[in-house]
Amino acid sequence: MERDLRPSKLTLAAVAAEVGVSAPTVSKVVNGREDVAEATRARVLAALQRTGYKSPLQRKSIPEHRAVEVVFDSLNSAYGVEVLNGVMEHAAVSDMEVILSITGRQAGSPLGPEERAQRLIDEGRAGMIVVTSAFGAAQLEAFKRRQIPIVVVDPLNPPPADVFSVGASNWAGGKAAATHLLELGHRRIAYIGGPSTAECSQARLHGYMAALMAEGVAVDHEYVSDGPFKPENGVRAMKALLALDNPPTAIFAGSDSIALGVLAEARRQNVRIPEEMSLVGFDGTHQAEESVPPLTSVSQPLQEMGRSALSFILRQKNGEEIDSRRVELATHLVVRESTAPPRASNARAAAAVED
Amino acid sequence: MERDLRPSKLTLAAVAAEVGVSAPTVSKVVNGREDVAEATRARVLAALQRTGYKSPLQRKSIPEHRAVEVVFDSLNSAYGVEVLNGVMEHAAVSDMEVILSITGRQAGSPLGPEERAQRLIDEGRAGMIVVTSAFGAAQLEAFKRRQIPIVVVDPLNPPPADVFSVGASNWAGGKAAATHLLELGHRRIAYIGGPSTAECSQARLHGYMAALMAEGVAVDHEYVSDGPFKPENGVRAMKALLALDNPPTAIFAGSDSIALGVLAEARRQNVRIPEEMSLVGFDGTHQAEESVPPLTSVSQPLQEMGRSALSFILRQKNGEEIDSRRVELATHLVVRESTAPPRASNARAAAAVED
DNA sequence: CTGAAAGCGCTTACAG
DNA sequence: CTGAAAGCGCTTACAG
Repeated sequence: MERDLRPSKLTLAAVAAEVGVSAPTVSKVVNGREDVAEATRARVLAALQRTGYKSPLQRKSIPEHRAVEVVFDSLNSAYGVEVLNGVMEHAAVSDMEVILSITGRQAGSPLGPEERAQRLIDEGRAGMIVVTSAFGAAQLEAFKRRQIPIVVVDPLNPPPADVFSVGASNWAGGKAAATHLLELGHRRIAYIGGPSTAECSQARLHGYMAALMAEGVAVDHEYVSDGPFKPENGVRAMKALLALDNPPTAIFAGSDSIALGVLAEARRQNVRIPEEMSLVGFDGTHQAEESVPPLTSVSQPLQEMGRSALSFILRQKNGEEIDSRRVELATHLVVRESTAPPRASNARAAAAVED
Repeated sequence: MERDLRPSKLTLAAVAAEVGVSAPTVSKVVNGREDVAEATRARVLAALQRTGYKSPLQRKSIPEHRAVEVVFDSLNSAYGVEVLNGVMEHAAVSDMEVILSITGRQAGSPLGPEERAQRLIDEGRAGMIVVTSAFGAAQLEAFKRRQIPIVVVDPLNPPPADVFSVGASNWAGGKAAATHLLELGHRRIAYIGGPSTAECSQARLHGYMAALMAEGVAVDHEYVSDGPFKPENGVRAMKALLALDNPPTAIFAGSDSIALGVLAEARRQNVRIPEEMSLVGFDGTHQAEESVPPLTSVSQPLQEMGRSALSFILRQKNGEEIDSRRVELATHLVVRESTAPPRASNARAAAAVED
């Protein structure tokens, strides 16, 4: 009796035969087990993809990848809400549902990487958008092994090279902010950064430094500090800057919420903005627009970043060839009312320029 | 060898043993085959029910009713984000998932009431939390007919009597705000309300009026206006109030975002807050805390409202007897830096009068 | 209508 | 890291 070489039934064993491995090996790959050589895993994954094999569960399960999960550290930052808005907008267009998840808020037993990844599969998610630094390499690895499309938005720590990510041109933004202040005539410009370990904060700092250096302005280390992306950090840094013998005439804050802290401390010390101190923020959230005075800020296309993240997921899911694993969207400076030329009569500023 | 009568693994075979039939017979019942005697089927069904047997597929597929849908008009208000935070918190505790939905953003064909309700059932949602006024009686009716638990949060329009709702003590909050201003010595107190049709805004207005009347202060109609819960409304009203022959010395704004508009216009016209004008907001969002100056505001327990809404859903789902269809949580006044006694010689008001 | 027997497809445990 | 063998839980085919 002739053996049918192209099995009509697409079983796990059939895939195994096709690849030339045993059924258990394919089973391991399908279930994301770790004890499979990378080369073997790759060949099996290719065959699974090519044949379109679905486990009995996948064949029967109802939810057909119509939902993405979005994970945030918290929803207390305007930043996160804007990104979420972008995701929601694209979800509406592409008829997807959005499941919201906040890290550190899991019930009783916090899920480990493997469980979390497995749950995502079991519940038929199309993928996951990560807007948190709480996901380490182990977590990302578990997703990758199970072929769950995943996109990291503006990662605080650089993600593994093969993980998709969406960000903004932080370096160019930092440069634009400092250039704006230089063009207004400022020379003593401080930078209040976010966490020194955060890629985005580093890039902003270096953009700022590049602008100063291009103008031949030395970077004064007393003018540069870092800390969390929070108002308290702005308050702290502003206090320190105002206590200097030769305080700056302008401040570039690494985020709008840091800038808000600067604003509050300026008011407490009766330093008028922009008359006595210019201030530029970063992010371009609504907060910047609505503050008093409205904040000049480097706007990140946060909604666009959210949209791109979901679009990335959808393209991965559809098996599209994706040339670049990183999308970097443009930032642009929005000039509002918190920046002005340094006062001519600002004796200390004048002295500094004349040096 | 003794047979274990209480099998540790709840397999189909175990159920078969319990009933005293073979595994194939139970299999047939589970799969709805016809070739089973009615009496046998009944006994098997009873055992399935009693033991709670689930097929491997059922065990793995999405646990039914593990997700609630939350619907917002938009995510652009701090108000909505706070409520969402509360929902998320309770969801984590009760191991539910949250599906986020923004009205007016549905794909191509906007769903009608019936389709929307049916879809919710088809996708196995536990219920829906509505934080939008976009759901009319028809929509609520469609949900009710299908017995989908639904809760309306702080409805702008009073919902049908039999719909569950969660709100805050708006009247008491309005009274507290006005009383605070009266106690500081103000007598000319304006109210800038939200939409006149909104229940919550009306309640705040009447609380304000009650406080004034209790002190024997007449309500000046020139001092009362309404509009949307947006900064623009605050700007508009503030302009009008400052143009009066006898402007107020204090303003009670119907929401923090209205108050933010007042603040911006005050700054533009060089009216210092609180020195020349006291200002009280409503909502107690982060915006109020972070504004310059920090805003005295009537705080609503927005997170608590979110938590309560989900709790309501869960109780309905569990078939609990619920005595009250309305939960009203307490508001409380948080005094910050935007209120102060009126100046003994209110120079500016005097000047305005003298013009 | 019932169930012993065979079978199916996947997974597990473990020897190499 | 791999896969032969055993096992698991369910289903199918069919004799009675």
